[in-house]
Amino acid sequence: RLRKWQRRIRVSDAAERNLAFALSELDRMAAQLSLPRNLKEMAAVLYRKAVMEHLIRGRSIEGVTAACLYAACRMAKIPRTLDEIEEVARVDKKEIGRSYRFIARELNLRLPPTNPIDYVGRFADQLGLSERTKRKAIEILKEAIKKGLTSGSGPMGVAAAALYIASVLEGEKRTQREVAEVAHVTEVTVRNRYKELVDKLGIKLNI
Amino acid sequence: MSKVKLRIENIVASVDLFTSLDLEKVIEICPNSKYNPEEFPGIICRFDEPKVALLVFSSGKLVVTGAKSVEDIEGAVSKLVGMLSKIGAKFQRAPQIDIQNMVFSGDIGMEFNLDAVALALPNCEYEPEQFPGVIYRVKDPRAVILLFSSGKIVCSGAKSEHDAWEAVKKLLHELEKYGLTESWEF
DNA sequence: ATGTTACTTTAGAAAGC
DNA sequence: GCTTTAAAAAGTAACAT
Repeated sequence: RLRKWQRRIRVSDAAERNLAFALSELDRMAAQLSLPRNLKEMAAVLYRKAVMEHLIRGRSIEGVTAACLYAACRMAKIPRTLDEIEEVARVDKKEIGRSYRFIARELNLRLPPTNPIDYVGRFADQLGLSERTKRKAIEILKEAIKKGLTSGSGPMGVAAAALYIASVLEGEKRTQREVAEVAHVTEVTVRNRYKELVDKLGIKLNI
Repeated sequence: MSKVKLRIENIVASVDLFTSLDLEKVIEICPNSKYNPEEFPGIICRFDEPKVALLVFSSGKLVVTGAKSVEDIEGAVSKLVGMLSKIGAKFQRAPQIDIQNMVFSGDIGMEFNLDAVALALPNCEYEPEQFPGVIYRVKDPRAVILLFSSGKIVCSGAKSEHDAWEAVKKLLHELEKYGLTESWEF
């Protein structure tokens, strides 16, 4: 009847408005983070799946939207840290993390933890390091991961430490402070991780 | 072969004294207590012996935390009841004490590559960017175990030491099932 | 460059917003 | 959902020496 029609219209209206809002949020955040378009579309696909699976109930669109962007970055191997997502999101890190775990579980996204290697390219570019140094850092990281070192450590700190070591070994040294800054970790963390890598991998540095 | 150990770290219990309390009066007899109804509806009180923290509500219900044994909780409740009696509170029946949560720290005695653990173990969470341990949830008995690369663990949510052990054994059996360990001795 | 303190995670209850 | 309590694990952080 008429009432039913009006209700349907109202519901689809609200649903459309919410979807439009979510997509504009993804656009805004992706633009602020200078993320490629395919990445943004990947996040939009995730969001639509979340809507179809009724995962938005009791959760904010802002939170799910930020979580989808975070997940898409990890899937595309161009990870952003939760802090970076938080800077452009309208909800805090805690909420983004909760939404992320929820959609990851419900949509069966079995994303392995961020690989430190995925941060090498971006951090090295910001530090103006050569391809040779990037390769060296990746070589160090592969060895460390293979030996099961660094488990429990944050991937950004590990990536920063490997880049620091590689920059010294390849003769284009960056200071711990410079590396720490681009990796969004403290100098203390870079120092702790690099010392651990150096002695567990038996690397000799002449600083 | 390693020995798995568990140590009690904290016990949380809810208690019902079956008597309404006038918190304004209770405040005056509790030495180190804090009461700001604006931020929290209960009185926060600390005892040195036994060393626990109590949350006292006007309904006569309590929350006792920080205890290392059930005896500590019973002792703290008796102590509070004694203090309340001097202030004129009447008790018709014995307090009802329910253990709600027990937290244990422990050691499996072996190191783990958490990336391998997270890959093989179903239903576990591992986000080193946020927290250094693997979070493993056991359905029955209901408990959550945090597993670190050092082999140290934290088990919370269990209502008894027996349940905590059962939960830990389930995690160990899973680790064994997926070839992540060798053998143990309890 | 260290050292201290503090926050992240887990569970659970209480009464009220 | 939040607020308050306690306690451990290991990593990271903030601020002090």
